[in-house]
Amino acid sequence: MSKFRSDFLRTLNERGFIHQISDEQGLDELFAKETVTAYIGFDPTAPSLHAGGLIQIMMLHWLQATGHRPVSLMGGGTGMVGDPSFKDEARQLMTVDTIEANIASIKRVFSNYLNYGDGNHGDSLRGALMINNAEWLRELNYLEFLRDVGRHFSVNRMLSFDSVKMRLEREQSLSFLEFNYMILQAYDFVELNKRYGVRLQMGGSDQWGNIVNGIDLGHRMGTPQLYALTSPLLTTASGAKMGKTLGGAVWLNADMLGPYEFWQYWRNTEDADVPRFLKLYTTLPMAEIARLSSLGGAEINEVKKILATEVTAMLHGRAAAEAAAETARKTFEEGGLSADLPTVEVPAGELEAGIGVLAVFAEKTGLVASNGEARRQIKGGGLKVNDATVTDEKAVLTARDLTPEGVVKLSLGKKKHVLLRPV
RNA sequence: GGGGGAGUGUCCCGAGCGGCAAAGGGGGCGGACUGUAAAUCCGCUGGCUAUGCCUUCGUAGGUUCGAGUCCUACCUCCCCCA
Repeated sequence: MSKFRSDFLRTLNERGFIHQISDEQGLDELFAKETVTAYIGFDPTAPSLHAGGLIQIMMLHWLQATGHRPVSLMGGGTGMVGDPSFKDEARQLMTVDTIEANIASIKRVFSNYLNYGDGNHGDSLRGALMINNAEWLRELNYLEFLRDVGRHFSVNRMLSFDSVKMRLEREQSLSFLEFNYMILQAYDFVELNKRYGVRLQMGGSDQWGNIVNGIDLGHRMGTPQLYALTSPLLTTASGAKMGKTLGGAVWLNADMLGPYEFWQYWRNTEDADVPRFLKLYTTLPMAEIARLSSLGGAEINEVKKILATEVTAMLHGRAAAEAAAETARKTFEEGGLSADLPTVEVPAGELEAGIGVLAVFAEKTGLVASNGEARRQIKGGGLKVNDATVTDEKAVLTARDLTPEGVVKLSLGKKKHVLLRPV
């Protein structure tokens, strides 16, 4: 029933990664015939990618798993400009230092999903590549670039793209700097083809315009036929943007979001999203996913745990994933406490002297943003100490509140728990 | 260069006759119901050493007992004319 011959496209298709392809047949044939090098660009706007970017990483993963060569392109050059696509205002400009630091930090995640072969620049056809477009973009000569590349672009046409229309229609300014972003991205595609034989660029559906621009530029500059493949825009079943929850973004870097919290994010998936997420974010065989997806009712909770553990295992390793699952089991199913919950340390003397509840929740653990917020949560019955609801905002915690394990368990709502440990 | 319009609670949108901690949404957080789900209902959604004090409506001044609201200059953006 699959319309694709190549392993790669068939896999992507059945797992729901495909939103749009520029030339389905041509690309399918290419994949069936030879080892293809394809890339996805990542902008270094933060020190870590978040869950929203995971789908792109998974596409690269499958690319390699089906025998092709993935390239992750870091936007060290384009990051200096900022992609205006579908944004309603300009981003803050980042300094070169910030960009470089972000790239260094983002890079750490990729090796969990891709095999880079021998060196950091594994040039074997099997090894994934990590490339920074600053390599060629930063040394461009403006006039030469305008004459060689700029002449191929029609402003009339660029203005017609949906990605910039929103800006224009909302009467927000679109600076010339940002307007150039799509030209640089198009140029990247062509440059990657020349340097590494890249034939395909993938990305989120919001990147379609930018990618197609690269294909056009390739035509004009004499590259072989290039291709575009985009993934659907990620929202949860109830329409929320992917990758944000429980107070903040779902970062992939462990130093920004621990495995336990990452696991929790997936555990809390909405019922309606479970089958889709299993296909997109795990590497479980399709038959197994079909079986899991047929479960309903209470059983779906077990499936969610499998989902959470699988996704976490890919990112943080199997051991960390299972530890997270175990921590969750103890915390939620036994109502007990696990030493692996996120922990905050306080000097033992301070606890001896007594710490006000407000200070504990707001300043020590940061579970709530301010004393005022803590007060409100107490009124609403949202704060707990050792599973007992806090009713008095003047209450003081002392060494007597320590559990037999030598900690104090602090909770906000039913899901967020932090341990306070004297040292 | 000339003329007209806009900037509001630092998540977003958005009302706001000179008495305003500032309507209403969305989002977020908490509670109830559940299955750590969704839907629904309820509460909260500037800070603090708290019956009071402080900081907020593009920026800086001014008028006034009192300014988001009036005046001046500046900044940013949009539209029309050149």
